[in-house]
Amino acid sequence: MSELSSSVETEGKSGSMAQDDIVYAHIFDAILERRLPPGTKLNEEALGDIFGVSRTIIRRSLLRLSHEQVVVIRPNRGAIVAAPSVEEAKQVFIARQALEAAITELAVMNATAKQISSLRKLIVLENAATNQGDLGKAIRLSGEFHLQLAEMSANVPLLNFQRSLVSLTSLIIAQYEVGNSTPCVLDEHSRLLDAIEAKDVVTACQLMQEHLKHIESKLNLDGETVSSDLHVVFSNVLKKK
Amino acid sequence: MSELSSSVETEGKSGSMAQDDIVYAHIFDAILERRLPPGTKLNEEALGDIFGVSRTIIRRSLLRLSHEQVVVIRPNRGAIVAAPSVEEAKQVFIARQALEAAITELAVMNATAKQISSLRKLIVLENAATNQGDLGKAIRLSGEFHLQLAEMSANVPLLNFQRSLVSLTSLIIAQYEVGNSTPCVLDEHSRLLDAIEAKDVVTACQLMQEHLKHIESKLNLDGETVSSDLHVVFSNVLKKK
DNA sequence: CATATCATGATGTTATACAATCTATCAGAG
DNA sequence: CTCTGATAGATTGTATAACATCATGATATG
Repeated sequence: MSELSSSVETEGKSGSMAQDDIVYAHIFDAILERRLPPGTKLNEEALGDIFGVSRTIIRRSLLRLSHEQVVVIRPNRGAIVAAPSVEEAKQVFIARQALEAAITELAVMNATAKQISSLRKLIVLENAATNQGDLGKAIRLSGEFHLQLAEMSANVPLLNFQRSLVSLTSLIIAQYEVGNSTPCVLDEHSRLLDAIEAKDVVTACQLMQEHLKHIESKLNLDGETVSSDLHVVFSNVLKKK
Repeated sequence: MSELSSSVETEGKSGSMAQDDIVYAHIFDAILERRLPPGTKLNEEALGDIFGVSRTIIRRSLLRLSHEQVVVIRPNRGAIVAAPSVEEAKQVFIARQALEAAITELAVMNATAKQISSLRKLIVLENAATNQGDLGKAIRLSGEFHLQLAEMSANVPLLNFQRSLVSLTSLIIAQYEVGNSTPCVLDEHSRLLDAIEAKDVVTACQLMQEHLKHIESKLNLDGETVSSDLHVVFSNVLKKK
């Protein structure tokens, strides 16, 4: 439970993580790995007990998560894990297309050898997770790839936005993935990185665009635009009856 | 003090603004209109007294502002109004170029007559503020223009990012504007809106790009890239000696 | 004059309390 | 038996007090 949900401890730079950030990271990871599925109620007191902190800290973490749209806070009714609607999902992909294009371009210009090597290692981990059938971990690592790409852009605002969009994408994939999603994504990341290393902007941007389109196409975002969120959110809970 | 800093009350939709949001909006407006210049310390207890709320609320508002990068919270040292460095300023403009391009494209596709008419009125207000020499108000209204443009894009994530970037841009202008900034921006907004109304994507995107370049060119972002943040922050205070 | 020490003030966090609101249970009406 | 409404319990929103921690500025010391 500790080495697997690694992004919590792999926060890098010294041990300067306040308990604040620790709680945030744990909840965040749990959401991205779908241990907390979309729609899950996040009780403040319960979380406080679990992490051994007061409601104050929990509340701050939830607020931060809600700023990133990963959690939705409903006045007087508490926080739940976000459950993006089909419409919202489409908007996220549109936003990502725009953002990733800019990021890719900047990454080609600014990428260092060290960063590229780090990304190659990440791809290996990602493939391993996929082959082991740990889809939750695979999704998170895939997101990590796009985040590190954003870091290469050397642009703080873009990195922040990317963080939010990547999180949302993970949630969306969790909700709308169709059955046996074979992540053919594998060598797409690899080829993209090749183009970036070769400083081939045009190819890189094109690969990124196709990559995103590919991810979106594997989802079921066309069907029941009619059904409200509830049906999607609780489809996994109401299988009985 | 009440009708001028209008965005606080002009929050639209019913009176569902918690005191939480009220405090947030007041601080936000004060920052964007430069009544709280970059670098200003934001004392929690003092703010609590001013707004008649507890530290709890103030803290939440500051946290939210810090998520939008408008305020910087330094651990154990409190919150200050953000004072973007030259490097950060450049990154903001790069991010805006990317984001506004996407927004403009979407706006051309989705703009309604009502929205365009609303924007025209906004331009009138903006010009009025400029002619009256109320630069703070002019900056805020100009930001409002770009925000409503983002609303026309009908894309929630992009709108959120835009909100953060517009705020930061206002701060940057406040910090780095050179002397007598004649906002030649005036008819640029107008012409941009014309292109959007005419559904001329190419022209609209081009105008937007030039517009942003124009704004950036009016700032002093070339000089002392060497100097740390402090020199920039207090350049207006230390003119003597 | 420089450095070390200490007092003051501000922040970070917890705990507690209570009003407002939501949720769920249950009884009674139809 | 189902639906409706009332009531009790749980949860959230806010305030307040308390305290540990850290930062800053003043004072004292070498």
